[in-house]
Amino acid sequence: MLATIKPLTSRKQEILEAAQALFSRKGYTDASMRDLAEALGIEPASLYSHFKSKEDILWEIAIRCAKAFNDGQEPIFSASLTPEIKLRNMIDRHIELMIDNINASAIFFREWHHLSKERHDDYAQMIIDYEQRFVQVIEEGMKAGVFKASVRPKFITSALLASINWMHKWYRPEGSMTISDIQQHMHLLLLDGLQS
Amino acid sequence: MLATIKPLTSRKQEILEAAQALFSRKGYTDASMRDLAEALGIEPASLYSHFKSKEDILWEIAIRCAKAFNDGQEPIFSASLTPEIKLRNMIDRHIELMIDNINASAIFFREWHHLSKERHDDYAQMIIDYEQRFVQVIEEGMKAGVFKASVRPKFITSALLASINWMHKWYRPEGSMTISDIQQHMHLLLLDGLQS
DNA sequence: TAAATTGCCTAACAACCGTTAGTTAGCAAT
DNA sequence: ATTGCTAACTAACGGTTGTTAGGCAATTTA
Repeated sequence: MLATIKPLTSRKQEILEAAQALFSRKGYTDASMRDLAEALGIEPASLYSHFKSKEDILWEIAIRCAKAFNDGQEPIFSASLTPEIKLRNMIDRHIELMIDNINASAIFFREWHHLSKERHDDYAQMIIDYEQRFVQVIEEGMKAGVFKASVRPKFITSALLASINWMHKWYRPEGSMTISDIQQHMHLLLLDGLQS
Repeated sequence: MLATIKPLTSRKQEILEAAQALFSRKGYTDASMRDLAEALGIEPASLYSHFKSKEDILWEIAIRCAKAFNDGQEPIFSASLTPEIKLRNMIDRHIELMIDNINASAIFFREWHHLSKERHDDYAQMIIDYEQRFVQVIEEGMKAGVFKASVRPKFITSALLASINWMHKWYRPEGSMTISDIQQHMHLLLLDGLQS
């Protein structure tokens, strides 16, 4: 062990990144192990030196992505902020994470029903927890009177996250909207309201 | 031809409905022709007495759904109404159509990339046209000053429809929200804004 | 230096896929 | 009575799928 830190299983990382791009583009089922191997320039069977199964690849992508979103959300949720600012920051962070991991996010939101029952259940719980923190902040805001009293926080959370998550369909890094543009527009639509 | 009107190819309709439920639940690729046949209590090969291919079934579902959405939108778009009311009505109609065809809608929004190139292009154009009418109404509203001047109509349309279309993931007819509840909440979030 | 591990390879298997060929029973119209 | 159509059937085809067995060269570890 010398000057350079060993890039822990960097090949594994390469496979995960290729798989993210492929699963995101074609969908989990339609992306075959042969497709993935070809994208990496190796034989299909070689993938099994790094992963036990195709589903394990999906699981690794999913769990990393779930962790990134949870870790990103946690400090904001735990901070001492008004519900209004907190929600705003949580939305901003969610958008940032979407953009940073646009391929993984597409999988994160569309492909997890391919996981085995047990993993599926674990995963669903993580998503419920993640969304529940939005629900909680909205409830706080309602009590504090900064959000309208007539809303159903769960409904709002679903609709709000659906808007943001749909980004994976149209966002392109080379497109005309910067992160900040997107964040501002989401605030405008989802918090301030479209009407002037 | 007697008292009863011949139920024009009613078997075909049965297959389409079973296919809608199946494709919606498992996704197009993961739902096999054998699955579909089993759901109908017939042999896989028998499906080919009614449809030339699996893709033809998807196409028929997709095109019917596209037609329903376009036909539903047209009279509202063409009516003499203020942009604000028009947008409100278009949202309401979209929600109604989602609920009336919740399975088909799921396919409508998720599965059309499985169509052949030519059909895919036709279909994409219909969706672009459908969305464009939202864009146009929002532009009118901006000019009239009833919507905020700083928005990008295309962005708003995407985010707005994403919110509504996500319904296919959580809506249950036996659930606690009526159509009217859903419509009101969408207005609140998307038009009036969450903040009080 | 010897041993073990890693990362790839070739070859193949069983399962499943959409689809076709060919047939048949039942029914309606000529 | 014959014809033709509809909607189903049985059987099977060629292709693709995820995966495994077994081997081999290079690298790392003891």
